[in-house]
Amino acid sequence: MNQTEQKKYFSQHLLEWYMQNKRDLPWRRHRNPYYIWVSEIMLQQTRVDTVIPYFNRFIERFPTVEDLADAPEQDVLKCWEGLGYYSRARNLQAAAKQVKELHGGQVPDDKQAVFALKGVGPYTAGAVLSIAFNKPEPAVDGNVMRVLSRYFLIEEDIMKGSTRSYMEGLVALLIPEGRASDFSQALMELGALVCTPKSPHCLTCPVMEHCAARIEGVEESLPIKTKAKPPRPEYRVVALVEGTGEHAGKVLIRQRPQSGLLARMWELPHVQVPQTRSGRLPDEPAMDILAGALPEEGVTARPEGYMMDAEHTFSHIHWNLQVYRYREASIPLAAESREVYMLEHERADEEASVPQYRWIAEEDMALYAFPNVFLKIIREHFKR
DNA sequence: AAGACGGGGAG
DNA sequence: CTCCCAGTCTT
Repeated sequence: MNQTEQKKYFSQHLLEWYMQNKRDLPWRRHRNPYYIWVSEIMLQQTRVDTVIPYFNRFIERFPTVEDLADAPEQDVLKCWEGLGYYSRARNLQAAAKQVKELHGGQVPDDKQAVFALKGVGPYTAGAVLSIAFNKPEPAVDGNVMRVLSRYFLIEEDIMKGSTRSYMEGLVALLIPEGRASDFSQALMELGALVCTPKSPHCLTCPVMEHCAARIEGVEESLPIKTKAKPPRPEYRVVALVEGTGEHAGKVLIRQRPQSGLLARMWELPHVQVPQTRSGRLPDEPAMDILAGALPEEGVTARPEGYMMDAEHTFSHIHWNLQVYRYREASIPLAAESREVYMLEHERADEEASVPQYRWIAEEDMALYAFPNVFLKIIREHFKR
């Protein structure tokens, strides 16, 4: 069998397999470009099973591009809470505004326009164009690179941009005439269900007969991929401040900065502390450092004692959190004067802006988007 | 080209 | 526990 025959065999058998085995997924029930687009953004670095409930809630809350464009950003972040990579949500809404303003609310179907949308790179552009509009554009994600690297025994590092470009050229040759939508999905479906990263299910694979890696017995060692650096540890001391007086029963939260890690999400006040030789900072100095930092949040508070430890791993940082209970000791006048100041000076775009903070009751948690690690701590508090 | 950017699942 | 997953934006 020559190269051309190997390719034809692959496309035909893969497509037949897909038509028999495709999963019933919420975004596959209609060919709505907005649904396809939202699902593809959510599916970046995220498994299908995780995405499904988020997708359903998101579409229920923002049924159209225009609903998304017009929503408060905090509502969008709240819908994304727990999904991670929150710039995806912020970029998706920014892109919805682009689609509303520039394209009358219709997701564009030409390459330049789709690629120009915020948060849409080569993969997502290809996915939207092929899946939603049946255009013969390659959509090369990790699944596709794994499948192709095995079937064609490609030993280039898939972390290199040049490898992805090569794969795009290959996929373009494989797309059957008029079947771009099904073929794009078939390729990724095979990677997700059969040609899995570890112990691939070769015996049920529709193209195993001519899979070069299986024939050579090297399917488990492909694709070739450079390993990521381990996350660097950071130690942080966190305050769970319980309010008194008019804030009785409430907890102090603050909003993160406009950009960077977890941008514009809400969290408990905390400070980074130097790593000691033993790792953990002892409780007394930890509580004191934090008590000294809290006045900058506009409150004075008395330390009450240790509450819990928590850990959270990002792709590049590992947070070790020591959480302490505090009790509000005075009315935060600084807070009110700061709000007046903010109102008087329309300084929304000032970079060194003072963090927003707020007292919230348990039921107010529905109004603010928190990273999972703080959600866990705050729920633990209100459970008490 | 390299680093920033979350969170969950499998073994 | 450890290992694995891997798109886009920024620098």
